[in-house]
Amino acid sequence: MVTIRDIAQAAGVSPMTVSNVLNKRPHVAEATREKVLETIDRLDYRVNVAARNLRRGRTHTIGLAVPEIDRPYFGQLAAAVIEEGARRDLNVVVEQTGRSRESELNALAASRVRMYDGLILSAVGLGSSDRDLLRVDFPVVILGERIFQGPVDHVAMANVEGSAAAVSHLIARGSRRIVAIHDHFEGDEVSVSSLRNAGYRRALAAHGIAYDPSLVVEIDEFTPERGAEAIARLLTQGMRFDGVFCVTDYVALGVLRGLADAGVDVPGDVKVIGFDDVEFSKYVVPSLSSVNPDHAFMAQTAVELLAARIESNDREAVEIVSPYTVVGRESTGGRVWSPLN
Amino acid sequence: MVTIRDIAQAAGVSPMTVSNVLNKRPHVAEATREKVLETIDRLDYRVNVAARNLRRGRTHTIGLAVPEIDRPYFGQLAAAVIEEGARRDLNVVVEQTGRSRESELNALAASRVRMYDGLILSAVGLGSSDRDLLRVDFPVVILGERIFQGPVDHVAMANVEGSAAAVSHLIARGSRRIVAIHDHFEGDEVSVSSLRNAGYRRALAAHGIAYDPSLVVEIDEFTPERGAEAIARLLTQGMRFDGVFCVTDYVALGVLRGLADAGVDVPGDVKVIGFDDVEFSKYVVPSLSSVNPDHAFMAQTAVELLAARIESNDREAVEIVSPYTVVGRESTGGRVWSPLN
DNA sequence: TTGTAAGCGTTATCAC
DNA sequence: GTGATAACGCTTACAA
Repeated sequence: MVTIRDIAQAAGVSPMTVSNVLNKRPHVAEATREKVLETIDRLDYRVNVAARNLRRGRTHTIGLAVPEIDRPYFGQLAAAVIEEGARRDLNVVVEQTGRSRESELNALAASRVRMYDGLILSAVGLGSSDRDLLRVDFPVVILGERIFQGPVDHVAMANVEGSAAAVSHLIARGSRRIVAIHDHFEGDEVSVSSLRNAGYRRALAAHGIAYDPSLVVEIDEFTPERGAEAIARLLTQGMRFDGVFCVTDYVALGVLRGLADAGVDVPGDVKVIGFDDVEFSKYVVPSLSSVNPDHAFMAQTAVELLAARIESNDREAVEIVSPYTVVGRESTGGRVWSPLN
Repeated sequence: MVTIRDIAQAAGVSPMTVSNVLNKRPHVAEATREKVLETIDRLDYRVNVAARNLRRGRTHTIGLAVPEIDRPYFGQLAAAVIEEGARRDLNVVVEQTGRSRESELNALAASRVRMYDGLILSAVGLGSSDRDLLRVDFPVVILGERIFQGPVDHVAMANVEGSAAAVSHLIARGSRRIVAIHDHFEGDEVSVSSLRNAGYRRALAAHGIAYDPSLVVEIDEFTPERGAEAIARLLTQGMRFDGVFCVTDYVALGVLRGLADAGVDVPGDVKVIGFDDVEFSKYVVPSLSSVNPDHAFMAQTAVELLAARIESNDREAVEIVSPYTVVGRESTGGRVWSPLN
């Protein structure tokens, strides 16, 4: 392995001068600089990042912990985080927590042990009762859900407002008996589903529609499969409904499938809206209405907050809520997307 | 920052003993071990990974370079690679190359500079003419396409065979005028599209169907949007066809959309098959037939080869081809998927 | 079973 | 403008 000393020796200078050239520091004579660069090139030298990291006390690497990178929403989020990281010269190590509380805590604990300068944690398993566990002496940004008024920076979605807007959109399009598909949540526990359900209730109330608990369906995983099963179950039970609000687009994909299987026309008989506005939603048939939480904004803000926190830790924790928009498509009777316009 | 020396001092032992405890080495008296562990716990010590990396000459981190992590296929691949890496105590840094040849070469060059023990490169932009550039002195595994008979380990898809099987499947279901949607490729250049087109031609030939170049459509990006546009263009031109073979499922998603927009019945009027068998294909309406290249096998094999290559570099380069299966669904008149069975 | 010494490759400091 | 020295925190080799 070629080291900085080899270069120094071959170029007839000191290691320090080589280092100065490598780090583009001023006060290096042009002739020296060129000689060193030429030698570096000739001997095919590469800096040893481990040594540099040790000396500098920075790894220029951040962790990104998501439940599963192969779910469309987290894929899009990761893409944006990696891109923003690259812009700031930060490598991104992706960890998968499988949406369990334990592995999220684990990611948090391990990241200090590991090589990261900081961690972006897309938490879905952690609840507000875990708030104190976040009081870590390590740069962390929580991403995604408005779960914590914790001691740590937080980029949140407007879950309540976005969901209320989605349900209002259904109501405006004529739905009155609206099914909500969530995962399980306990009364006061703050979670994605509890927040989105709060938005659902708020929209119903605002339009004078009574809340009917039998229309709220629980699934145990945010997958299309569970969405399709939930719909099949409702239809088998003979439940009447004319709208469906799904906790995520991925679940909505299965809901559309389940409705199609049963010969239910969307949006004629039932209107459907999701949350996240992932890429495929624009193309499925019928195209899926959704709430767009501005992934790029969230990713950029998260990386920015983390980078700042890495620089200095003397700032109060902030919470930034991403803007959202409701995107109406065919599944709520919206305009047809066409490849030709 | 608490170091191994602080622990040693506080526990009244030498740094070496602490290190031995940390690395679970034998020949440490139980009493000593416990005293050290207690001190580590009390002072909240964490190993400095940068120092360990420097000393050991290993980072336990590998790079994974994919075009875009938010495309379903690469998301699934990355998920499997990260999972397999975790099993072997390897962190995975994800880089996005945006499918350009330059950034793929760049990932290759940078990985030596960086902190990785090795690199898994999901190459789509590199061609066989770049083969010599892969002759790097660094553990690399190429993943995905059978582009190189190069000097480097390679986990490939059965592109030709898989595509031929897909097209044969269309033919068996009654298609005769089969559109193929690819991206641009030059005569002999080996690329995803050229290989999959070779499979297309092989299947036609095997069934005595003449190859009609006007049925082969080029798109410039593997996105649903381009797929939908391509179909819209064909229909506008009055082109007659009864089958579509798409280079990827993601493109096929747009093709289904384009056909639906034009009121073409799938599979009644036109049958459609994709490649990759990504997660959403099972749920779209109609569900999408595809070629499943066993993502898990590919990811596991790639990590395994890379891990072995990191251990010792004295093995010949191998090429391993992933098994594949054709999955028939509604888009080729196959069985209807239902959430209830 | 435990400790000592040396060094991994880089860079901060300060002297020249 | 350049270089000697020491140190970042850990582990290998060897001595006790």
